[in-house]
Amino acid sequence: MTAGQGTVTMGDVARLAGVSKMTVSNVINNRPGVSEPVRRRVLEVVRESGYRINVSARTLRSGRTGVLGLAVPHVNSAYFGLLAEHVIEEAAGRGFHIAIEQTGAAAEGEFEVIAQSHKLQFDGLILSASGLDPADQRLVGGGIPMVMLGERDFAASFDHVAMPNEEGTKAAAEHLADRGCRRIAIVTGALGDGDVNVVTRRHRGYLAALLERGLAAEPELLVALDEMNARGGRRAAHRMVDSGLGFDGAVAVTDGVAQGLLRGFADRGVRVPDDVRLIGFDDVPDAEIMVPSLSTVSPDHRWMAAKAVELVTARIEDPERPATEHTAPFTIAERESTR
Amino acid sequence: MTAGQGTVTMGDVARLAGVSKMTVSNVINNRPGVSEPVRRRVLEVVRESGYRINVSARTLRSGRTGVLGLAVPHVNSAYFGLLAEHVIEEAAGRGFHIAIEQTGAAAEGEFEVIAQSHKLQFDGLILSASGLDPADQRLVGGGIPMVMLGERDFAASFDHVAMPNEEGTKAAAEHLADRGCRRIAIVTGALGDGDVNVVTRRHRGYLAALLERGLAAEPELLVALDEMNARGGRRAAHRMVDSGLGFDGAVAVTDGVAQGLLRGFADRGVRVPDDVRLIGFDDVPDAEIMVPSLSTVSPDHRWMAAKAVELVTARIEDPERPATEHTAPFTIAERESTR
DNA sequence: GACCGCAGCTGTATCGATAAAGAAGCGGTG
DNA sequence: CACCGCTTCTTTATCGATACAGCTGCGGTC
Repeated sequence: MTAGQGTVTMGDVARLAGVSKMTVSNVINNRPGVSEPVRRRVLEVVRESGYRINVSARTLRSGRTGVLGLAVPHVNSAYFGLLAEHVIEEAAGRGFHIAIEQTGAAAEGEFEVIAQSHKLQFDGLILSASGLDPADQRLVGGGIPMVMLGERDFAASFDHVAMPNEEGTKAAAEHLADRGCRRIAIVTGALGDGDVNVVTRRHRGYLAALLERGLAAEPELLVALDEMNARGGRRAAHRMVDSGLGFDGAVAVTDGVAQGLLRGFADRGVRVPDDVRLIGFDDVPDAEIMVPSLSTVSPDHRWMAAKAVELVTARIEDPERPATEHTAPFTIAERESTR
Repeated sequence: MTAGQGTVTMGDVARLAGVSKMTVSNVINNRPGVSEPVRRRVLEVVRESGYRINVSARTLRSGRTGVLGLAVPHVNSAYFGLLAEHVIEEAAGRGFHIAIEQTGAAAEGEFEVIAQSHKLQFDGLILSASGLDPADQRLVGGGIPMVMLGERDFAASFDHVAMPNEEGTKAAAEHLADRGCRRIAIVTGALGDGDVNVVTRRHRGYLAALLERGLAAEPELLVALDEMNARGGRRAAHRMVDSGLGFDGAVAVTDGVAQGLLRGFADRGVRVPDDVRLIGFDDVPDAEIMVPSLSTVSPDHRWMAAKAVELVTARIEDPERPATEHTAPFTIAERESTR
């Protein structure tokens, strides 16, 4: 059978098996009230005829698709690739399919996905928000079960799985201090960036660590990125070295940025960890492979994925349940860059 | 309006606007034959009522969803992330949405996606196949417009956008020879791997280059990976050094493997490019950022994405058109690892 | 023997949109 | 004035599956 015409419908199966459509439906969906001989006969015909259920029709009637949307800033990013892989697995365990969408890390893109998620027939949406303003009215209009992933400050209105932004960065900076660093820089997005929440939270954790270790938080040690990725990190490293900024440790806001810093330091002959110790955030798979391998804050990605999927499915079941917030556990992965 | 009950249908809009459903449908779909005042009135009501079209109903009637599936081995992979980003853009330009699926780089996963693509309502499928046997009968049953991406040997039966596997690797090996390398290793998957076609094709290109440059193809210079990724590459590098294999250049089957080799050489104190020159294949974004930056075969990813999308859409329009095959253009990106 | 309960199956309306054919209004024409 | 062609809008019949009420046959009960 080729494509096109030859679509076998449930009615055809019913006719061929000598039963009603409803009986076929009951067999297909494993519902009780069908005798064994009839069930067998129907399944036989289904196989022979090559019948495949029409999902549009089913969805039109039942209202469920079994597809969850996962909206990430960029599919082309180690961190989100990793996350996606875990979410796909977790969702499969609960009988859901994941469709990945890209928002472009902009509030506009995120609203677009929310608005389109009904068009794409999602039963629920896991949104790895970055540009979103939690107060934006457009968030309310969605009317689709939704979980925020990796951001904070949505607690009141949405289910939310947060990264340990503050705690993680605090531990990272303390880790550097424990290795003997005294002038620790933080390389992060500028405020007003798309990733305001992540940026400010992580900065706050850094400050808390300095305070606790009795180190001064000098303003020039806050290095602002022009672009929050490896390219931006590389340029930042050049500026840090060229401007004569004295520092013996650096906390990077993400592993991607840290990778850029490594590259930028290499460009200028600054050795890691001999001259400068460096720590990142995320623990992407590459961190282990980089030269030198990258110490980093390692949130439990699987835990986050599992929690997110658990929360959406729970909300699909009961749209009225109160929103909850959860922060992922983390460890510090110590590697060559801080040894 | 919250979730749940308050679903506004096209009929409601029609009633509120004092026109028929069909007129609303015509307005929604920008079809001609609606006067300006009526059009405005309908759009007004659509806005006020918060009406959103029910895609299942539309799909049930029209048979089109506007969604293309993109099936890749792993979403958690720099190369496929990059590819996906381009495909998403190209598809958007033609009014299609992309849903990304993961096959797990196994033939089973790939069939699963093909089989499920009707369930997920894809109008067409772009399949980045790796484990698939082109002769497998199950391929025929799909009945969905499909394009193979990155593999070869499907010419007869499917539209196909190929990587310049043979040509690219040949150029890569020649590039090393031109830089003075005399004992060039190739690090690649074992035959019988999931990626047989890629592996054999790239190996063939390597052999052709050696032949052309009058270099001997010694068997021990073929290094087989136990895993075709960075981890496997790292282990391979260790073996290459520890076993006393003499070599002054290496062609890696992918950039991911090359990254692992870089790491593995660093572990053993082998310097790139001073002691060994290294070249990869794919030109993932990381290649520029690695330390040292990685020379690599750079296929035109945008071109591939554009071609793939063009081919599926063409096949959706005309399922009977003959299958065609296209090979992506490429350049050699020269960076530090071969300088 | 009339009646009940129940498992197993059927008939029909319905989900929300769209395609195709048909009606209504209107200026122009012989 | 009957008729035409055109635009604008309406009507009716689906698309394929599912929910629900209803029908049937049959063993059991008083």
